[in-house]
Amino acid sequence: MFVSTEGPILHADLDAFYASVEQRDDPRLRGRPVIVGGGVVLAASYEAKRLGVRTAMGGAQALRLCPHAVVVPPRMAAYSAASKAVFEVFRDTTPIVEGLSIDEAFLDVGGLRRIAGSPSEIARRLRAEVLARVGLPITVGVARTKFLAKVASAVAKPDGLLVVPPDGELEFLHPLPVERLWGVGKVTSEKLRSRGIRTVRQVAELPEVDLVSMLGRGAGHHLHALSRGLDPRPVQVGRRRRSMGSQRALGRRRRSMAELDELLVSIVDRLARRLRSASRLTRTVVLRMRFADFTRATRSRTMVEATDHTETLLAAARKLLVEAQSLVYDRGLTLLGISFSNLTPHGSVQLMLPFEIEDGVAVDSAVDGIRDRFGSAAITRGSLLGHEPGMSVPLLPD
DNA sequence: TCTGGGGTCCTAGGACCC
DNA sequence: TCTGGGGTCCTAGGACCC
Repeated sequence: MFVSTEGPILHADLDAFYASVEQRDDPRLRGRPVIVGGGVVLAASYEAKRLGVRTAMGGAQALRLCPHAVVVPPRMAAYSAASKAVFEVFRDTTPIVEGLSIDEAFLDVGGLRRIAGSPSEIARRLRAEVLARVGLPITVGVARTKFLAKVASAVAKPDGLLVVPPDGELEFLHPLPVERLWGVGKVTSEKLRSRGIRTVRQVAELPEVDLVSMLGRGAGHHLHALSRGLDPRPVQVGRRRRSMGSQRALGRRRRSMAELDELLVSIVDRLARRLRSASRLTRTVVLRMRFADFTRATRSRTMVEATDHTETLLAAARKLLVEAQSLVYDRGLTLLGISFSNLTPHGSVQLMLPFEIEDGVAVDSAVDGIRDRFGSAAITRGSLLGHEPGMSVPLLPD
């Protein structure tokens, strides 16, 4: 895995991505409020956002706020093609690109100054290129760290460019509301606000121990650092996905076990195809449920051997669903999903083990031997249990 | 107001091992 | 017979992001 030099970093974020693609492809939609989605708003154009429409809002509410909106069904294939084209522009700018989602990425432009000019010149050119080559507006934030670049682009939206100079970081950051901190959502923001903490400056003035006792070790430490402009995370190229899932909302109508099973079959089948076309194997199957009262539950099982075999995965998924049957009926299932985690590359080694893998000692020495040869993350005890000499064993990504 | 679908990361307890 | 400290893995839940 390649990591960055040492910045500066660009955060490039397409504006109202799905809605902008719709407006690009249909001139009649330009200048008008556009909502992509149906039951729920997947994206809203800035004309609609101005009237209060937000992503993830219920469709009915959105139309009350914005009765003249044009509602269009999503065209995922078009968005994915547009995303590919934009990422090509990113990679023509610098090889160090870390995609965050379909519509945003970090770019490390450190070391490009001599050949490509200052970071703000690079950012200006990037915006112009995306508009010229793909026809979409994009906002770019420029800063010394990932976090500051991301905040900068959020502040500059839509269709903007904002550079945070290294000597103006805290001046820029501290007056902002705590919700601007990456990782502060509804719950954390309420915890902070209930203690009178409303700005990033107030977070920065708090001792780290106070934040940790309020929010937990990870979140407390993270926020403490971010509020002081500290963020050592490098831009990483070639990160692999760690899980892959699919889910479907069911509405409130009760479903029979037979109906649920039919749904499960189609979800697992589709997911297993995705797994194979990505050349990955999975070792953990997770059943995801949501209930009438909007609570959630998951049930999971980790297998000894990684697989991409539909029948094996379906059998595991079915077992989980049967085990969760009483939950399904008592609480009223409103969403069913499956996800695969513990993904491994499609590849395995032929192991020549000199002993039966039965007792713990033999397993551990085998694990040690494999790790010595293939790296520390190459294998786990679980993936070796039950294997015999000469069998193929899947390796984990390094 | 009544909530989709795709992800990431963190925490915490228990089992198991040295 | 009872005991400690450290580590990994699995399971479940939760916060957050786009």
